[in-house]
Amino acid sequence: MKKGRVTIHDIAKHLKLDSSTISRALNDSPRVKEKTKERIKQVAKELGYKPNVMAANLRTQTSKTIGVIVPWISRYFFSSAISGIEEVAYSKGYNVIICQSHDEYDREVANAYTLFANRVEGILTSVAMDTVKYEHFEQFIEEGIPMVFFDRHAPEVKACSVVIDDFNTAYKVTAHLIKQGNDRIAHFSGPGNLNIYKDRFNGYKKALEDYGKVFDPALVFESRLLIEDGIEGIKHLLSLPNRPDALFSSNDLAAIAAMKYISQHTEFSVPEDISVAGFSNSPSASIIEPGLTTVDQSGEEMGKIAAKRLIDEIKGEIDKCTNEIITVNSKIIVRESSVKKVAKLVK
Amino acid sequence: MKKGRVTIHDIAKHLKLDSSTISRALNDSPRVKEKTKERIKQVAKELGYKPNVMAANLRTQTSKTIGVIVPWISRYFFSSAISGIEEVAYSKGYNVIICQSHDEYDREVANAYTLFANRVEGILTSVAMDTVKYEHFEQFIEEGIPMVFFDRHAPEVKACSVVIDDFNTAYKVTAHLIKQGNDRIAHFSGPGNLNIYKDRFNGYKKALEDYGKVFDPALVFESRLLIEDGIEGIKHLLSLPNRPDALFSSNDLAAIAAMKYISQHTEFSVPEDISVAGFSNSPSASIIEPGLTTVDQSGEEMGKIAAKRLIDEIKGEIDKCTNEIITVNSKIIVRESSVKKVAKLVK
DNA sequence: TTGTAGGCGTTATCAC
DNA sequence: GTGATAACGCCTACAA
Repeated sequence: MKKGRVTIHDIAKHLKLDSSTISRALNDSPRVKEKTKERIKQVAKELGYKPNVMAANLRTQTSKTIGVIVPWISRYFFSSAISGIEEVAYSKGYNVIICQSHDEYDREVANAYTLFANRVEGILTSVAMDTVKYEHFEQFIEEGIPMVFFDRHAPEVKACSVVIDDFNTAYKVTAHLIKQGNDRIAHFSGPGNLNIYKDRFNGYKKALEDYGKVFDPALVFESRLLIEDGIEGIKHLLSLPNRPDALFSSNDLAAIAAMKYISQHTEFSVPEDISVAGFSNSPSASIIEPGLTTVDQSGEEMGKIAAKRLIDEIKGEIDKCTNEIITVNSKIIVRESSVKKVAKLVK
Repeated sequence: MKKGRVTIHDIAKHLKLDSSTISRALNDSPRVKEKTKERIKQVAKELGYKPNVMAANLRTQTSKTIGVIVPWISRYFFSSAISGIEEVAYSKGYNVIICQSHDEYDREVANAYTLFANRVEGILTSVAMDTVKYEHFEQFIEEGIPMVFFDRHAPEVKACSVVIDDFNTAYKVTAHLIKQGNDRIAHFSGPGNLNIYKDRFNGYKKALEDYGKVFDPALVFESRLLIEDGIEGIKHLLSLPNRPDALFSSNDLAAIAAMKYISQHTEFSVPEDISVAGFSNSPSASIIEPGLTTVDQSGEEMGKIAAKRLIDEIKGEIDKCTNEIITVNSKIIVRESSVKKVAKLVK
């Protein structure tokens, strides 16, 4: 079992120097002569030396690793967030360990344990749908390990969150649907324990009120927003005696499932009979016909901002905050699915 | 700086035992009395002890970590492969470090270096489009660190690969297009240095020959298969004096870009004027209208198989193989984009 | 500018 | 069954 077995001691023996000098040279310490540095680096290369970061980390009590817990890696929003996180982390010399909770509480707890055991220096999380208790996060706070939430946050935990303004964005989407002449706007909501869904719901409700529309609880369908939920939801809504003329879904997945169902199994058409808007701007939103009006919530940018913030906290350059909320800009993307008259789009 | 500071020594002091006993107990060694084990575990819990895996790994000369290098995390195929890898790895006690090469050679080399420095016990890779040299992989082979390629493999490297049968699959897709009555079938190919694209191209060509169709090099458009490449490619093909009546694209992204272009900027329609088939069964393939005929190449399953194989090699349960190729089943998904008569689909 | 010595938290190998 | 000791590879006071 020979695993990158060349150590600084081997280099030391080779040059009849001490391993501490080698260590210093390799770390570009000013305390070693340029000439020796060169010799050392030369020999290091010759022998094929590769540093053992585990050993270094153990010694320095760091791990240069940050942990990420997301519900699903393969959801576009999360994979692009991870992409952004990765980008920032590697550029600052941090590795990233990624776990997925599958939106299950138990898995999230297990993930947190794993990350803790690996002595990550910080945690980035978007919490699982099932999560209603937060002790597994508290352990990090207690140990002084920085945490930053992104998108799905947990206000109960004393940590910073990177989010978009869900309330206002939802308000604007709803207002847009109203301005298109819709009266009865339905809403697909997610689990109420997640703030983002609560906020979107509240924004939707407020817009209805402000524009003098009736808020009808029967038009709100709460689910986990999966494909099957979208189908079930739209079936239900269309079967109502007084069916809605528009739908605002809290994610694209359910919105698209509903649109597909409408076009394949009903006589209705989008947007003429029912306008649809989603949330998150997934790639499919621009592929489906008619194009889905949605909210661009750049996962990559949120990931980058969250990672940057986390690393600043790790380095102590920013105080670990208590419940600070960083709001990232979101943008409504209006496409054909919500524009009643087939006119030019407002970009 | 207090980071999970409770160590086995603290537990030892607490119980007036030696740390070695604690270590044994926590690892369920049979060499420690049941009763003491219980006491130790009890105290460990009380003190909030969390093992430091870094220290354990340094001592045991392992890392319980596997490295993954993929071109893009946010591509559906790769994110679902990662999901599968993660699943298997965590169930066997391994962590996963993920890097993305952005399809660039330099980044891939840097990723390999990082993973090496972190003493990963094995590597899973799908190589970058730009990669034509493989020394950065050889270092792992030389050090006896198992590698497994998936999808985009490098036959030059002595490692096992998990792939689908690209040649035959491409052959079948092309045959399907021919059977639908098409004569001039165009092909979007990827960079020739990647085997998967070479194989798909060869399968395409062979099918043309076997079915007595002329192979016209002018109908082959080689690119990196990005959205803009799909647009450029279809523009070019449709401008030919003798335009193709079908298109077989080596990925879905370019196929969908082409379809969108056709419907938005030309008089042609899919599949009547030009049939289209893609590759990989991305989520968008089932969203676009008409549905895109493509190849299901389960990323998740490939990831699982590759990870399982890698871990077996790490554990020494399987010999590190030399160029063995594991072929995973793929399945053609026929949708409307390739069926000339709007009849029932052949499933 | 370089060397010495000790330790990060574990586990493995001896003893007893 | 349990304890003492050394070592994994590296870093860092401190000394020279």
